[in-house]
Amino acid sequence: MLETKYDAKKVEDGKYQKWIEKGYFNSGDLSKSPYCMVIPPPNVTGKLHIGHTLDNALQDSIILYKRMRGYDCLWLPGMDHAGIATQAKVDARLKQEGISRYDIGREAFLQKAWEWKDEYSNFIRKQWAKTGLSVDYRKERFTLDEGLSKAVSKVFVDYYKEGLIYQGKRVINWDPQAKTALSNVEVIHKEVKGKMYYFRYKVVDSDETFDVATTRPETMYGDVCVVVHPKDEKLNHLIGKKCINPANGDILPIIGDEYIEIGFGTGAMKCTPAHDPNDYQIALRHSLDMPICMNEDGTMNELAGDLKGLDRYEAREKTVEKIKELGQLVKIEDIIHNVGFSERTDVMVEPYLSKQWFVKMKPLADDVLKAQENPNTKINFYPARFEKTFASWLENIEDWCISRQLWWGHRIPVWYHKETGEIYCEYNPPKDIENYIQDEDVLDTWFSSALWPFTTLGWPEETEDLKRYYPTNCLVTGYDIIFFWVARMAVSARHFTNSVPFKDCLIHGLVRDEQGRKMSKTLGNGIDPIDVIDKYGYDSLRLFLTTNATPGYDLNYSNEKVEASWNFINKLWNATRFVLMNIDDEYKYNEPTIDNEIDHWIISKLDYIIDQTTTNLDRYELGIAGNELMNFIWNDFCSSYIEFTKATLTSDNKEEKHKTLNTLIYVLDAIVKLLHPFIPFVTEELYQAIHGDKESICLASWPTKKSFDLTKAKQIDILLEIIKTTREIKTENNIKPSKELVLMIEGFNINENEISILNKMCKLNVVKEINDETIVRPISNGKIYFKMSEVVNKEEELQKLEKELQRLEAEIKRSTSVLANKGFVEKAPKEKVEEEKNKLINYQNSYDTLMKKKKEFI
RNA sequence: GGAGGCUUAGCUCAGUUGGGAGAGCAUCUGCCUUACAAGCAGAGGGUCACAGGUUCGAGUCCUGUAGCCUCCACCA
Repeated sequence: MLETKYDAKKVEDGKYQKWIEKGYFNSGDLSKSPYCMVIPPPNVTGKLHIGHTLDNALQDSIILYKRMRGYDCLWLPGMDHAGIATQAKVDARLKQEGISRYDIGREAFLQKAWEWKDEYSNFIRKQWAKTGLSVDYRKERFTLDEGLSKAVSKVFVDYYKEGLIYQGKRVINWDPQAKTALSNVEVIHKEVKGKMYYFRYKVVDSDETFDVATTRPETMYGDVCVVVHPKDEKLNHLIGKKCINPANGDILPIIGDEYIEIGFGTGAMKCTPAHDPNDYQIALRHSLDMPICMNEDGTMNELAGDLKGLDRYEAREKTVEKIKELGQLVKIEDIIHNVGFSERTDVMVEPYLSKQWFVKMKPLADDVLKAQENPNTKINFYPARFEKTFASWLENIEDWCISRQLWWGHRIPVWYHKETGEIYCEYNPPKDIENYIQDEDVLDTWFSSALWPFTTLGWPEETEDLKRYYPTNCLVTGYDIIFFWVARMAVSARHFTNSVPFKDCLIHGLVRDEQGRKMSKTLGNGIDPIDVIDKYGYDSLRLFLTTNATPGYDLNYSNEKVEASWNFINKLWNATRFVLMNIDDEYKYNEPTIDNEIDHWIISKLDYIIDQTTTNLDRYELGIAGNELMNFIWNDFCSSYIEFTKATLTSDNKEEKHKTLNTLIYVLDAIVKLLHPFIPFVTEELYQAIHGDKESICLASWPTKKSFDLTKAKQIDILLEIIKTTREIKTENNIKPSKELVLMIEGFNINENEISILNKMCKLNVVKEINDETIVRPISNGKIYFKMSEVVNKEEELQKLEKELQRLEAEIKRSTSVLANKGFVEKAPKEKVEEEKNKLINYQNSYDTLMKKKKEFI
């Protein structure tokens, strides 16, 4: 027998281990149709946050549902090596030991990184276990696996040979802390307070001066010229002359270039080709030098003269001071401007000229855009509006800087000949390797993630898994990584597998805190899923997440709502407990025969909810599905049906009682199965409690409809109307619920069982006739009468009658005018017109009934 | 500058193809009724931001306005 309260801890402990041992989540049943998802691989940098919990809960719900629908499901787990992030963590750990990675060298560092990976991947697996992920661990992959690494090399080499990867000197985004290049998407632009410095420049061999503004005076040591617009009438006479760089006294040419906007700022711009992408373009056009004035760590180099070695910010201050002393500081303005920060280290990104590897994205992106135009070759986003986001990024795509100056990652498969410098790019190292040096750099983490859906299935080998499960069916991820990941998967999948990587892509939002703020370390407002699980259990958290998240939108965490989810589970628990405690020794379950109105009623409601849940889950609308399901269970099943059954369950008629139990168990079984994708642990517990002889709900299949004739259920809706009306009357008139009222029914018949139900539900004594003054309440298809003296006094009742008559009059007027509208009668669907006609008849009947009563009173 | 989104009950938010607005929490009233007081029964509370339009009919579709949010790009 179940305990009186739902205890999540007792329910959840040990179940997952059993599921895994039994292999319920293993894929490979060839008799079924395949269904596949790959997990967005978490970084091996730390523990999972509540965003992962949401992402995983959605996926697990979908997979559990599909498994019950009879698919051979492969949910493939794995993790990401997370280049910069992990390397930073390992660096920090080494620092605690008082050493740096340079002290121990590349090989030893990688050894340490692998140790880190083993440690944290175990940690992540433990968290997965706590949240019951129904993944197939036999297929688990890691982005630095041998297989995936080979695939990465192949992709690089193939791209290179096709001319889609090239090496070039460019101004890229440089992270001075991680000391590596970044791609554009790894730069977060933030509005920050800053200063605009205006300096006075002297023209050589002239008394003339002009002003130049900059936000980054420290870059002046890398300036090569000053630029004005050729058509700028105020300044273009300076073109061809020279001026003096106030920071270091260098003589700089003044050139003309149309990049400058006339009238913007001072009209003259300093040009630092190695530290600004636009300046770089100007320098290219004018064949200018591109001197670099900073080191890799953001300190100044020898070009800065005596400022050499200073940090870029210190150098900025010092430079301004120096110019001020020269009397050439015009003014300093406080401004708010956008500055790029490294997504990983949060330090200000430095535009930096360096030699890097790039992927030529344009042709690749065009292939995807073309495929998106065809319904058969496109990725379907849920919600669909993300297709626009996705497409517009691909339309405006720039080349992807893929080389990273790190050690932890896939080493670039390029070797340089020691003497000739000739590039060797092949799947395998050159045979005479002693004559070559391998490129020091590794690839962007996202380069390997971009291949995840097919490399995890064995690509480039033509494996059975790849043939069977690819393209995958669905990918679930947050809108924040559409550019990082989704778009790049689409690109590489299109190019290398000529296919979508996944047919559907379900996008969710961020989990925010209760006030709707983004969770952040600095605010300390993060919700640790483990804390929530310890308090309420995973099922409650998961039910909250899956039924409160609307696709594509952010979700505010709410303790209250997690509690509400717990309450629901407790309700379900107790409903099951109620059913089970009514089972006696002689009872044995049989398929219900359903020969009465009450059973028809609940079965018809169940049929409807099976339909609704199924369609909504197919559309990834877990919230709608879950909420409808919960309402059905709480209201129809618990509040109505279970209460109805109490009449027969407490009677002495064993046969009737057992028949009722059959229906109860039948419905409960369906409910538990429908809920299984939402709350896997407790449904397993209840399923076994209900059946006793069944191995696991993991082997159960999705409920199907009975599809009975539903007209018989109508009677119960009327019964519910009577119950509700009676309760209203009692509450309104301060009559104790336990006091029995006398009721007369006119217009339809009810049977003995229903009479006893009415008595049970709201203490009613149904009689044939009342020989006393009565009040009347119209209900569908009839009227009910209460003995007035027991209920209310005449004056009050008259007032109520008056009010109700007014309301009905208004309704009749409205309904009549709708039906008099030719347009409505002719154009609206027949059912709607019919519905409106019925309404009018009901209103009219009620009106007549009440009017008659009123006359009696007066 | 470009794109997208939001505005619905006191609060947080749902509302699939257009056919008379819902949930959770909060509030008020009454209940230990043989599952559940973390519960039960009832009640109150919304010109669905505003203004137009399409339609027989608009929270839902279109246009505009206001406020807020997000993403992308970015000029020294």
